[in-house]
Amino acid sequence: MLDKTAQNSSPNSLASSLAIREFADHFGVTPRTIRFYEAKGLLSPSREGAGRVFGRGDVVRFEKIMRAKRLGFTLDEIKEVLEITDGSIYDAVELQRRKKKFEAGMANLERQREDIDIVMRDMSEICALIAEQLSKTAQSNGVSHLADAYEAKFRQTMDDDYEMKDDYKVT
Amino acid sequence: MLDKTAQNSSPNSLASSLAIREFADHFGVTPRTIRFYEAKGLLSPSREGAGRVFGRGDVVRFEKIMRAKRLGFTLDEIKEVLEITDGSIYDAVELQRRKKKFEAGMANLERQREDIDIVMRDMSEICALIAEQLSKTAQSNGVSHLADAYEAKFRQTMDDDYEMKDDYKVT
DNA sequence: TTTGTGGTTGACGTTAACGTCAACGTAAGT
DNA sequence: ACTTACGTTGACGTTAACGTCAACCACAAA
Repeated sequence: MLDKTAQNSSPNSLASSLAIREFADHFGVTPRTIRFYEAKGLLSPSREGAGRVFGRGDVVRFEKIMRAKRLGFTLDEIKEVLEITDGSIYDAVELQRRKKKFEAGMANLERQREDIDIVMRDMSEICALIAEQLSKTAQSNGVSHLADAYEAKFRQTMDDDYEMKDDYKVT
Repeated sequence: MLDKTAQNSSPNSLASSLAIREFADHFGVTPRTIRFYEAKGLLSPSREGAGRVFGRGDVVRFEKIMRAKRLGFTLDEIKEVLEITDGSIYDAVELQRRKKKFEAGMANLERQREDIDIVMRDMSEICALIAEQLSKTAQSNGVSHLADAYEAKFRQTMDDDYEMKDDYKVT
């Protein structure tokens, strides 16, 4: 509805401003989600009468928001970050507080990366076992207990993981 | 309560079996959470009368569960995985279905890793800016708008990111 | 015997992040 | 003038993952 007939100045067929539906579709969410985020103070698109109009800045902003959300940050946490880069925080004490949270958050991301490595390995191994099982089943129709295969293959690994936890005290 | 006085066979002071409180504390969760997970079918500790008794297997299992949870998997998703390695799935069609989900999940983890890289960069940069701002404020008490600094430093980067999205179509 | 201490099972409350629905406005096409 | 498409603001419903609370049992120390 916005800039539909008008030629867009941008070389790529990218509208300079988007209606809520286009904006939402672009990110694979619903308009409801967008309104919700605005109500929360995470977005503040300009208005054209009652309607919302989303520009480049909103797109960039929402990309960051989605990225953080995929990593498990809550909307409130994301808001705290945005408030900083928006420059709405002037209190030094509050800035310190948020910096602490930043550092904690980054430490979490580091751990998360390790978690990903571990889970990826696990999953691909399990995936291989499934494939193996599937081919067997297809050939012989014999149910050769997948759990047993898993056990046999990973019992040692599991024990190793387990023993690495130094004496039950480490979280 | 379990094995409190008895000498443990394990060389490290690790109890071979744990009561629910010890088990929960070890993972930094509440007993309620543990019971909830059992009700969901994710854990099945042995019983001693009415009381739950958690062994090594339960610890290993719950470690995996927590790891997956930290990465954003839902309990139902985790359960689907555990059911496979438990060998409770015999249907080939169902196995195929779950293998698909596995592959999708792994692709997600890959993207998540990229997200982490990006967010980590963003956060450490913002963190540096906060530090800078804090030192300024401490010295001059002059409020030199953090948002401006952020804008100046990253406007170009943001635009680059934005243009990389090939023609608004890529999710 | 009372008083903890630590466990049990319901049952209901809570929070985040939306979904869904109703009632309404508005601008465009026929 | 009517319909269709798209937008708006409430208001209430929903789901996951627990928290909280009540009422109970079992065992050990004082």
